Amino acid sequence: MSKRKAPAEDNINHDFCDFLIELANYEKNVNRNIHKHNAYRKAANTIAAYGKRITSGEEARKLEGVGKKIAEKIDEFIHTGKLRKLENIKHDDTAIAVESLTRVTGIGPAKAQELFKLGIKSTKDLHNHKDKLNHHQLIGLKYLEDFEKKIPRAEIELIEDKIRSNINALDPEYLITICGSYRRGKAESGDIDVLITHPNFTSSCSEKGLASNLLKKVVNKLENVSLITDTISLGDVKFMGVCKISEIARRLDIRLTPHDQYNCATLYFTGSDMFNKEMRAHAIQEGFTLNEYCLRPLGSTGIPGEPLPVSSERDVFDYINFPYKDPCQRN
DNA sequence: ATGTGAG
DNA sequence: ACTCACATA
Repeated sequence: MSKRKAPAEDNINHDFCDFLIELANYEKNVNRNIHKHNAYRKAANTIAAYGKRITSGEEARKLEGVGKKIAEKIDEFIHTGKLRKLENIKHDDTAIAVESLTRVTGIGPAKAQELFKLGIKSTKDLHNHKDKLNHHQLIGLKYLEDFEKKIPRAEIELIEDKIRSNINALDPEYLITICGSYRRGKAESGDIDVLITHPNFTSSCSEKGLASNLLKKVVNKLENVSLITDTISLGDVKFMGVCKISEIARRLDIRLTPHDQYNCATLYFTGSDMFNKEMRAHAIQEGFTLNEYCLRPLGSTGIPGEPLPVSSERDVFDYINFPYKDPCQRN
């Protein structure tokens, strides 16, 4: 924790980076130009890492990834406090349509473009063109408003009880953890992210390509008790779908992870994202590599060794000499 | 196989 | 950044 580069919060050129990121997203989502997208992001990153306040386009121009065009934009922003290009985008037909259509889960920038070309410009229009949507997108449209509502903690507690009792009735050897912001103690969450494992399912099983029906059995059970109302997708290890206990439908994800990788998985899926980044960076400092599956030592060559045995989240903190934080402290 | 999308 | 599930080719 000694030396570290400036995190976003104390980035002195914050405002420049913000508009560059906005332009980057516009290029990716509306113009579908990944190269321009990457160019804007690269510029934003080098500017964020630059220690001093930028006072002219000319000064910015010296930085890697900043060319003539971006330098001009920096000058315009310095002089007028805004960008005409960005203002225009706010009134741009395509941009508005893409923003509306991508509210539907399963519709990304590519599908939004396709729909726009057919004259479908908003989620409202979609109701007349359901034949253009796949199963995932139809569910997204059906529950559009519901999925944008936050889930109160008390409701997730009820859902957790129902999941636990039903899975337990199926087989008491399952382990169950609801991760995400709920586990971090938040008062409300965007969705419900459930991790399960079972002693019969280990990493050697999945390495050998041995499928397991452990997840499908769980999903089946939760459908039978009418907790799960829809399935978006269901594979051997990942379920994405919908559950309902109140009047409001909720996004529910369930993933089955190998028993020996369970603690690394709960650590990873509990987040927050910033906490994960910090922890993985610390792991590297200490000569380890950490991901959602395992913790491995890095040899002098930098090649990861065999996964270390992990029997709790705390083990991971201890190995990499990182002060333990309980889930509520990981925000 | 490749692209899309989600997380 | 990386992986899973899916829908196409």
